[in-house]
Amino acid sequence: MKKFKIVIVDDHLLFSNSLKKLIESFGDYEISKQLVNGKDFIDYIRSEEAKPDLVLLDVQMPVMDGRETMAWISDHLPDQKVLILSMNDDKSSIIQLLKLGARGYILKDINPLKFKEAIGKVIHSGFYHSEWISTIMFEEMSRDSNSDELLSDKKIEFLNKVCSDKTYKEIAGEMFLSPKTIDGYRANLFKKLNVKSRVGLAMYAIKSGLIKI
Amino acid sequence: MKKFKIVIVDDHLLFSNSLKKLIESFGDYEISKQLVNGKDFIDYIRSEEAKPDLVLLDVQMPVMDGRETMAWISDHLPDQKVLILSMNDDKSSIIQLLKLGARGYILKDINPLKFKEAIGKVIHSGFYHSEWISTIMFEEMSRDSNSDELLSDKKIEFLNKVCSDKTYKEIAGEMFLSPKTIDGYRANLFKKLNVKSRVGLAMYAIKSGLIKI
DNA sequence: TACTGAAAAGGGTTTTTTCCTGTATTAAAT
DNA sequence: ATTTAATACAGGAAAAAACCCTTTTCAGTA
Repeated sequence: MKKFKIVIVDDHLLFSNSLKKLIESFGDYEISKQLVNGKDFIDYIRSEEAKPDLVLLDVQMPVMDGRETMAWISDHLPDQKVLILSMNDDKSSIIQLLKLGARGYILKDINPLKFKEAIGKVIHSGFYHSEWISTIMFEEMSRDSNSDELLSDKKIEFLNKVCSDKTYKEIAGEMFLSPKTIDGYRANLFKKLNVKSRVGLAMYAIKSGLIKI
Repeated sequence: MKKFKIVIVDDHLLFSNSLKKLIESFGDYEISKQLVNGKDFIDYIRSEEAKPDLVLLDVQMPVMDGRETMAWISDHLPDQKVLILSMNDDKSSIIQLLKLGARGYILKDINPLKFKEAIGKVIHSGFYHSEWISTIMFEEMSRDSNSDELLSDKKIEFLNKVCSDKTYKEIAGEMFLSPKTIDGYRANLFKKLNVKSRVGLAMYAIKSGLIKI
């Protein structure tokens, strides 16, 4: 019987290789390739005619992270099944990736049995949603769908600079904008992300994985 | 031939279980127990007469993290061999744990062969220091040993509160100290950690693993 | 005992952040 | 064609953060 092909994209080699052992011990699957970031994954997938049955995608990675990679997959391989492997359970990050077409989102502290179930579900039924993911999706749906627009590139750039020693005036200079415009970004994000200070903003940016440190 | 006993302390069950498979594939070792935080580890080790040959200890964990756990081990089981498994390569975090008696410090993006070598070295030679760790230790030694005092509990508590929406006045209230004292902590830490703003402080605290988010 | 160093606190000032309320421009939606 | 929405920007003011420099207290120790 032919085994299902799985590709792992994760920069933590120890985790990636360990996970390979675990998955192989399940019996039905084989790890056809391991990559350390989205860039390598794209290079690999372009050079292969046989697509994997499942991609296990880490969120936090250097060079090209899970979100960017998922966006590329969504554009170029919309039918590719992808299961997100993440360390944090931040809502907006989850929503973002699911909107980009990820078939499931699991935390790294999941137990191996559940994990095996998740892989099977995605490969055979097309998706896997744990109870808490369903809850989060439901909450998201039943909200007054305003906060679901993702942040613009400029705001992401701003958020990155917020997480530093720079003053707003310096940030404005670097972004070729008026300090008053920057103040507008700030106020806008405070409201949208429900925080009351620059530190709160920085914490949100990090927790949500919107910016990498 | 009797196998060496290894205990894994890591809250990411998927990683922990995968790692178990990897280590068992090496042949010489067996995983005698897996725990998800320092608290559970202590409970376990107290109930066992046979100590493990090696403890693989994660740094970032809920309830009781790697630093706290290492401190306990240092007090109660000074001869216990511990290999730190971390995600970040922050200097002060490394120095801290090595001072507490950890026998090695490896990053989770290590490749499995190196990892196998590290385990072997710690069990048979008592320690494992990769080249870059040695470099860091050397730099640390050759510094004008002033900044090596670890931060006090009060300062750690303060750092935790810095990473929030709270104002310094509110922080002072929560810590039953005068805002002026808090201002002193702030100035002190700015100098010691070489930052110029509260955000910089928060970023440092997170990067170094001093506080968990 | 007198000295030293760290923690806690206060007075006062400057800079930065935060919060208002507005306006002009442009692009998209109705 | 007109409303709506997002972006870029301003003036002004209050709050918070950051930076001075000084004092008290207290524990360890030379």
